[in-house]
Amino acid sequence: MAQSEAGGPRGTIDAGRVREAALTTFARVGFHGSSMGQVAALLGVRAPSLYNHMASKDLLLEEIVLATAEQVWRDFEDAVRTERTPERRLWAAVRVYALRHATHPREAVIVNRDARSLAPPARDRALALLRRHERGVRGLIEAGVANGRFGTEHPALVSFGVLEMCVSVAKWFDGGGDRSAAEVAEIYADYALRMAGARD
Amino acid sequence: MAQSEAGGPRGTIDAGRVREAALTTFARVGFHGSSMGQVAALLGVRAPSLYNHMASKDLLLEEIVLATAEQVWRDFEDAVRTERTPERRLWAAVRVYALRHATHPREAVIVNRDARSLAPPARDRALALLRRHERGVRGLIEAGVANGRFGTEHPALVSFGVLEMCVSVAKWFDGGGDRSAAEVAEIYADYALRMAGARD
DNA sequence: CCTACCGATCGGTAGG
DNA sequence: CCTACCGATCGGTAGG
Repeated sequence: MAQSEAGGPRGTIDAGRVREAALTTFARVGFHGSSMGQVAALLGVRAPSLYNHMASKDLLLEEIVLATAEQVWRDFEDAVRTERTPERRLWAAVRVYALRHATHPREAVIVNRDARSLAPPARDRALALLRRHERGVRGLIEAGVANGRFGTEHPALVSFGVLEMCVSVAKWFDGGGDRSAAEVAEIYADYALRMAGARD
Repeated sequence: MAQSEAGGPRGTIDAGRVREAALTTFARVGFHGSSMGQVAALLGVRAPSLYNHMASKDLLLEEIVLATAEQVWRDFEDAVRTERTPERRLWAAVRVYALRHATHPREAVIVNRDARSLAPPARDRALALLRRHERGVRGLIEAGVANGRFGTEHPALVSFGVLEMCVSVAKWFDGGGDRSAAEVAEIYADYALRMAGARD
């Protein structure tokens, strides 16, 4: 057929590959700017064929955003559980958050831009998870202030600024560059401590 | 023309009010997620009426994004011109950038989310201005490293992180809160110096 | 300012 | 997997 040339690899299509193509398309032009035809084109098929592997465009976004938001929260819990002081916990929490933006940039861009486009139940759950994450980070900063290790007078400004700083990684980090994702993540974790006014 | 007199229940509609309504709508649900009907509804009219005051939805976005990007660059130039050292210039440049995000949050959100949706000529110009701004900020950091005032080994990571940190202000700053836009902007300018490794 | 309407495009279904 | 097609919605125009 004449249309099998446009897309990517011709292998078997399944839910995972549809999700993969949606990640790329949604990240590039946004959820509302993407058509299912564009997603299908990445796989070398026509739009209706996608519906053998997924329920709806809305549900595709929902799965991407919720899975990502849940992973962000789990990463945070792991970082806090692994470390013992507010200072080390903040460093670990920011490191893992920045790292995720380097290793999963499409998911990060989509959550940031399109989470509010979800239908209310999923939207509420996603925003609650992200809010919980922000409050968790802020709580670590407040704990560090309480025990005298952090000097900041503005824990909320620090946490908002730190988290958004990590978002930048998803926009410019290139795995092929000369710095690894792990190195970038540690550098940004260091910045978080400086912003919190960590005393040496 | 002939219709601008009648004492209707609503004020007169002009290009400025259309732009104002578009700013609110685009910022809330994104350019591709907004319909001209939603913009019109904010003004209490029907969608076709808007076209007496504007050319197209695309041009509306173009004007918003280009005007904002140009102002960002002018603010930067003014900050650099006013100050004499890399350290003071960086502080002033970040302060004014953060301030703009506090005072013009809708424009900032739209530029961040939808600049890439512009048609190529306008898109190229907008992205060039923003890239120029980022390179300007990075240049100040490099200048401070060169004269020994900044200790960072990663000027690009600092500039990307600092600029994105300022973007956070557009998302949470509330003029009615207890901190003024100017105070928030100065706090974030301080963080920029810390991230750059300013020596005291 | 409005209603009526245009062509285009969208998400999704039917049926093979 | 495809083509054919559905109803809905969109940006924008015509005409008053």
